[in-house]
Amino acid sequence: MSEDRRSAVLRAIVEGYVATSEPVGSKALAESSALGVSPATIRNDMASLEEEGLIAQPHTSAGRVPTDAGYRFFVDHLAAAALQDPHRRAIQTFLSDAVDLNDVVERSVRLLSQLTRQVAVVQYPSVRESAVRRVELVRIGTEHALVVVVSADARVEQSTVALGAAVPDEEFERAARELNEAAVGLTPAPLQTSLDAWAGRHGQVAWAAPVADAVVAAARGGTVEKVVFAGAANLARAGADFESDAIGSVLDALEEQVVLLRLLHEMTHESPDVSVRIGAEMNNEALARTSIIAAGYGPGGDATSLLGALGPTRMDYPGTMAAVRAVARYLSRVVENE
Amino acid sequence: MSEDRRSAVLRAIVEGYVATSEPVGSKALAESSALGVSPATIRNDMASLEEEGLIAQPHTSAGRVPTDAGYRFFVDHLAAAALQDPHRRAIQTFLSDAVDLNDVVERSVRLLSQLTRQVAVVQYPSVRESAVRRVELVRIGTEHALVVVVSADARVEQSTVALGAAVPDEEFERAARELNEAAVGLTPAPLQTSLDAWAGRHGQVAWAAPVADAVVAAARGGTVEKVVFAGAANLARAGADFESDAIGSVLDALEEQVVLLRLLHEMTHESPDVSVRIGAEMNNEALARTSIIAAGYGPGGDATSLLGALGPTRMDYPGTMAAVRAVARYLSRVVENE
DNA sequence: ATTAGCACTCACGCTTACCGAGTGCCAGGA
DNA sequence: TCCTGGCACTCGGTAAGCGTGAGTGCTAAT
Repeated sequence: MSEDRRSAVLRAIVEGYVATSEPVGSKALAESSALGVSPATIRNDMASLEEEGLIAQPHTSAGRVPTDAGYRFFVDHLAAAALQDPHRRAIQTFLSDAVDLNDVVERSVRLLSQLTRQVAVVQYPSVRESAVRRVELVRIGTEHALVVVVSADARVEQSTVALGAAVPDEEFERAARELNEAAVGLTPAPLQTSLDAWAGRHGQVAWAAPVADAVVAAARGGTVEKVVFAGAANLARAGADFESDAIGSVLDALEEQVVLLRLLHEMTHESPDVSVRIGAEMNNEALARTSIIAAGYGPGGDATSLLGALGPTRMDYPGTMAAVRAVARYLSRVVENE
Repeated sequence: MSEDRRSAVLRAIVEGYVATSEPVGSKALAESSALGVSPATIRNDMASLEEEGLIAQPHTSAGRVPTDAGYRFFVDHLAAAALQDPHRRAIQTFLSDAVDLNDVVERSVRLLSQLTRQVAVVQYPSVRESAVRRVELVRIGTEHALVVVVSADARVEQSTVALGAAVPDEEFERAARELNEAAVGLTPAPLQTSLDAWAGRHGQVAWAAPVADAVVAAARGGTVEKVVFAGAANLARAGADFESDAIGSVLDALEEQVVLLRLLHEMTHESPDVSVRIGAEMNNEALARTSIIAAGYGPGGDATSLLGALGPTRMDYPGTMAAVRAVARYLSRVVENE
């Protein structure tokens, strides 16, 4: 019983099941796939594959279905697919004429969800460091201020800080002016010291420190991690793979950004390339019947942000992996040039 | 055959069907509701209600179910519900400690989706007019510029304009300085004329006009209308009301912001209070089995923006209407104070 | 190690039958 | 004129019975 034929059988089972969504039996497999052996032989192989926990049968007189472990083996050892050419072109045209950062992210999710026919997830790029171009302080009510930082690389970050007390107008204006003098043109590292000094000079006013912190944080990059998704409809269309109740749970998990972000983080730390979580590996009740394929992206080859595709465990792994990888690469390049 | 008893029967049918999701029959209705008449009488009333097209029976030997027209009558003449007290408190606590505009909107959708157990939709407030506080021009690449406008009421708007050609640095800087001089402190009306004049003085450079337009547009209010939604999971949970395929179409329609926005607009022009679209009234294939309840909100009582809840036609209209109305009112107040 | 043969299992689809909720209609009563 | 009790009728839903066929595991032969 040769090792590679067993692999071939597993591969055929995975591919067959993914394609038809029906358990695949020994006979059909012997005919369709070019293994050149009889059904009986395949049955023997199946028996050992089942013993190893890679496949299972839903009920006695049905064909075999891959288990989570089976998909895992498939992904680790058997999956390989080139990106389809029309897809490559689609990525080019879709992303090339995006202008603004929001636009890029927005287009990316949509694109990825269309390419994979899954739910696509894209985290906003946690931007690289760059110099401050202008800081704007705007009052909100009496005790809050809006801090707007425009950076040299055309980002606009805003955040709100509590002043702690009412601040006289002229004091506020003067602080804003001096803050600009102290901040403009600096990258985060010197900015930190410069603003610490500034806050020190304004030691008498309690709100100087929080404002300084806000400016530095804004210059450093995004304040909150945020992730957008698209293509939720694809989940519903996967119909047979979920009972309709389960779809609800999955959607809940998606709206609960926290879960997703934690998961994505864990994943990109595991592998520099695309990485895959299958079914139970999600460690999440609601997502136990789904898989996610994720990749990091970012300027200069360091994967600072994340994107991915999520769908039923019965998904086209090679194709999805190729699409995710391609979009991640292309997005890296776009982010770099911005 | 008294007119008001027939209404009572319709009301009972609607309420019963909404509660149980099963067609309601004459017998059950005679027992549960306090009409004090026999099943036979109710059957007569049902017959005329059916003739008027307000109710229908799914098949011969089943109870009755409201039609779209039936729900419409119910909503127009029979619905009345006070906001539940715990709900009122929830609104207070949920929205009161929001700080930032994004935060407010985000909290609102979540809140509304929880209160109504439907998909909640909230449009970003199209802000009122206010004076320009500062205009920032930032280059992107060689032929684009980012226009950032900070307004006196603490909004930050950004948009990108094409310059049409490479612009020398010093020309760019000078334009930015003069642009600020021409714009700062002005509300949109005078801003328009001031910037037209400015663009005129810079008539020789082709990009002055588009930049001026961008600034005015930014000062006028949001550039793009944007709507966020939450609680998509509630759709899936409504299970029996949709075949799982239809859920997909609805989700698609939701991600397609355009459809939703047009719909919401039409609605708030119809009525100053909450307004309701039921089933076929949506004029949209994908949403034919859903209803939406929407209300406008905005500062000073003028409903400049929209929010609503969308769910299956078989929904709790009075409760949802109350929740939508309450959130809209409260949100108006919050927006006003910002 | 592979294969052919064979007995066995069991989900699925089809038909049949039954039940009961719900109806429409009619005739009698307030 | 309006309401009610009675009655025959319809028909969806469920359960039971049955045949079919795909798929299996095992054994013996190659």
